[in-house]
Amino acid sequence: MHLGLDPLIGSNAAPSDEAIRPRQTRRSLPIALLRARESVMSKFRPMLNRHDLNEQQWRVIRMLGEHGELDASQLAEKALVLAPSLTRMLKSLKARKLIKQRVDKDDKRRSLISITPEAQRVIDEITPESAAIYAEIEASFGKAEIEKLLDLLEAVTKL
Amino acid sequence: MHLGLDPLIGSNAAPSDEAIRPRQTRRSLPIALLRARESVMSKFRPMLNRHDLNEQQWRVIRMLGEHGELDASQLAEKALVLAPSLTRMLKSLKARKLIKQRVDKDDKRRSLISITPEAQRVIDEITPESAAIYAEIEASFGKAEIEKLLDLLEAVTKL
DNA sequence: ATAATGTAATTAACATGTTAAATATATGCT
DNA sequence: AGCATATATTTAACATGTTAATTACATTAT
Repeated sequence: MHLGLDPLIGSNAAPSDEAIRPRQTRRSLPIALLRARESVMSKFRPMLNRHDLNEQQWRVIRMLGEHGELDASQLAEKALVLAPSLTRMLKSLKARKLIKQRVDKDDKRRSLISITPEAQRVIDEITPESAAIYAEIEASFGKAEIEKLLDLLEAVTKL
Repeated sequence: MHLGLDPLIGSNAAPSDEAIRPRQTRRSLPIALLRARESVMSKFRPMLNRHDLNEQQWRVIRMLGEHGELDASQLAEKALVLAPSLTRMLKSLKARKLIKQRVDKDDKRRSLISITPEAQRVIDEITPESAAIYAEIEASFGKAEIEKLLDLLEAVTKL
């Protein structure tokens, strides 16, 4: 890679004028985060797909398993899904009998969502498979390195 | 956070049975990557939107600016966009006269894509604004920390 | 009490993400 | 040459991402 075949960056910029050039992609934080995420998720996606779940559906179900009944806003925030996406997803998850939805008695605007026993069974199936994949990653990357990375990611998130 | 109000994880799991529980989301690498990315991008998105570009369009234009003319496969890989998405995006970017597309003379299956002078002007406008945002992030997070993070992300990507 | 304002969820419209299938062109084999 | 196979791109179908508007319910102020 970078065998000297790259054209000059921008056909008009002077070679020494570094300030006006975009950061080289290799060291761009947003792109590095995207690449890393794609790389990691490619190890989990096939397993989730075998259970007929996409990433987003797994996040939603998992958060409900972890936190119990949540209203739509809390769930969207925790599962990192936007509210309009969640609305659509809940419709299909409900049709598959993986979640239940009821109106909050004390505030009828709120929709309270929880998982069904079927979804809990799916969680119980996926959890050890997921843990195995995670263990492989830890084994090849190093547990300490992953901890460092998680700490840095958490810090960046709080920026 | 975590004020002890969380329900037990899974209504059926024994409290001491750690192995069968999903990794707590806070320390899940895929989710941490997603959160971090969302946090970082929220600082860039409004600026890009002011230039009538979404993230993906900016990645495509930027890669073409950085590497010069590319065929669709190379561009998709570098911009982290799937081929079918790229096809659609190119149609609209072409309509906006931000890119040009021609057939490779030596392999008529290949589509060669490059930016127009207009797109180069957009790049030249965005670049300093992007650099300013990046500088703010570096200032508050620490340049050395970002370098460490980039190194770890690069390593995870190669797993 | 009622009108104004605020909030939670949904709907709408268009964009990209994802997988599978179709199309067009190249390449390899006999 | 002609056929089988491989590759690059596009199309199709359905999912989620994104922003703005809408709907229904709550809260506040008068």
